[in-house]
Amino acid sequence: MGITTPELPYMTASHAHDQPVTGHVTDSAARPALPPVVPIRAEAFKVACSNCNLRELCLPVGLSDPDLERLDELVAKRRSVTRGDALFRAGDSFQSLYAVRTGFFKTCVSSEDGRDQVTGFQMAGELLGLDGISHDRHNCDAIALEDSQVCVIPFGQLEELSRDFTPLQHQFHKIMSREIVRDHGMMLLLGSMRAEERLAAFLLNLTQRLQARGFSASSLILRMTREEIGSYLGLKLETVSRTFSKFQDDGLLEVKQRHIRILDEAGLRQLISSTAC
Amino acid sequence: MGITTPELPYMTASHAHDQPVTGHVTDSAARPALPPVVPIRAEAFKVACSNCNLRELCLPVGLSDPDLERLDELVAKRRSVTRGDALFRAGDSFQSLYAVRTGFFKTCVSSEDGRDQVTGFQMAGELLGLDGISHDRHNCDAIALEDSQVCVIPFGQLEELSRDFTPLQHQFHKIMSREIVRDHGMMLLLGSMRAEERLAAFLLNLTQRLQARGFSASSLILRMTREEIGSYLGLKLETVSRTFSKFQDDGLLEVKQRHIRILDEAGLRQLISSTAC
DNA sequence: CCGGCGACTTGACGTGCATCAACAGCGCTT
DNA sequence: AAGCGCTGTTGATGCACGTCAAGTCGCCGG
Repeated sequence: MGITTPELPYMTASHAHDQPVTGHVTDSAARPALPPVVPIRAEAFKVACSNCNLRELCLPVGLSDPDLERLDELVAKRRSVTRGDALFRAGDSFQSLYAVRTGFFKTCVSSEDGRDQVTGFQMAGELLGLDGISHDRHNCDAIALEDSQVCVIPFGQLEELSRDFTPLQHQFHKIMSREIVRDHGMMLLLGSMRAEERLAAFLLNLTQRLQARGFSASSLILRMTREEIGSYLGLKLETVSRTFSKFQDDGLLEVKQRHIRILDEAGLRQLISSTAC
Repeated sequence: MGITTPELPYMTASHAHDQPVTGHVTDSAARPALPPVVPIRAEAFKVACSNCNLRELCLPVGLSDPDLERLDELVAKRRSVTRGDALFRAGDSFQSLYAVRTGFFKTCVSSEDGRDQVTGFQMAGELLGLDGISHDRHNCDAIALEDSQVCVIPFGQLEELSRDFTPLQHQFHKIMSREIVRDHGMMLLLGSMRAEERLAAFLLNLTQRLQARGFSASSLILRMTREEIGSYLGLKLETVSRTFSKFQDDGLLEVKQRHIRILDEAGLRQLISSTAC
């Protein structure tokens, strides 16, 4: 049993490779009070992992300060993506991984017959593009849900650097593995949970990741529509909406459009573990 | 669009890293006629990738013959697992990856509240244990569904060797990425397909992998129970059973317990792509 | 050969979620 | 400020799949 964490695999998986939703133009009013990530003026700093305030959450996790400087040669470029635009699309040639610096993304795969599925939401510090390695082409779309900025990590160079830089190599392998673990958690969720359980797990996962970035654990702003949440959770948007309403009626949440306040976290957690039936 | 293959991501994902179900003791009668993997007497050969007949499907994919010999130093041990036993369990300390040599496995994750979910079925040539890298502990159970044999790949040594052996490094990254792509395909399946579509996709995926190992494309023996299929596909065993019966009534399959013959592959394929509604 | 057990099948019934549809709220544009 | 479109809410209805239950088949051990 050892490692099995006290949470669902689904939640366990993500707490380490996630990042903050930046307070952004669209609704900066609701920014939480905690003093986490200091707001960064766009190009104020040199592009460098060694002085990035996301280094505890991103690729550099676990690297010592001197080691860190070796990473700086790798991450030479940033790229801005405006809300609604794609960072990459399925079929694009794969050259680089991307680390979210600010903003928020969704990734989605689609089948030829037009079905599509949101496979994840990424916030600051999280890596995008891992699925592209397998066939040298991206396999999903990465769409910015708010104006965002990413660090460009040329994959060839990452492989090269990680060849003579063991801690980086190991860290990178862990990140890929973590994504696999996360995906298995999602399969568990999609394969065996009911709507309420799915939404509860989703919310707890989100707040946990936000909290790791210094935001409030109880109040958040959803960056995505009900439909995107539904796609992610294998539900229809009406069901997502109804379930939000039910949670509100039950006193678990306060829901005002995309503003969510968690009133009873323990209640949500209980919803997941006690299969109720 | 470029890369999007003509198949569902779900199926696309797996055709490259899969391997043959060995004709094994339990029901050797039904072994297909094609001359694929020559039956290997257990310890007849030196343990070595360079003369392994799975090298086209396993870790060594794409390595040249001389390169291959470098792998031999890595894979020093084999391990046998009898049907029903675990190769590893969630919580076990993670030391090695395993490549299936003969036999058939399932992997399953479980949550504290007792739910569990089959996350994959692995046949010869496929790697087990990738999820263990993230936390130095295995995150799922790997159970042999028939008497099996695996090659033990000490992970520390794999990382070491891949440091000064670029093609291996790259190949390993591709394998991990492929697993991620496969998982995203499963999320699509679990999130948006109906029972018939799920089962059709499952069968097509299985036969494709078997075919890559030299087995018949139209006739197969299931190594797992209806319940395990159901868990994998997010369905109850009764639904799996009913759907098999329906496919038989519709002339798509011939089903005799675990013996399946595919009568109309195109029909199955069509079932998946034409959302019917 | 018989009894027992696990895997599978099939039917009857219930329900969780999808579907269809109407409408309200908010933000954008003009 | 008016008008439009997108997002979200809520109700009525239907269906796919789950649940419960009975029964069959094949396998194993005695």
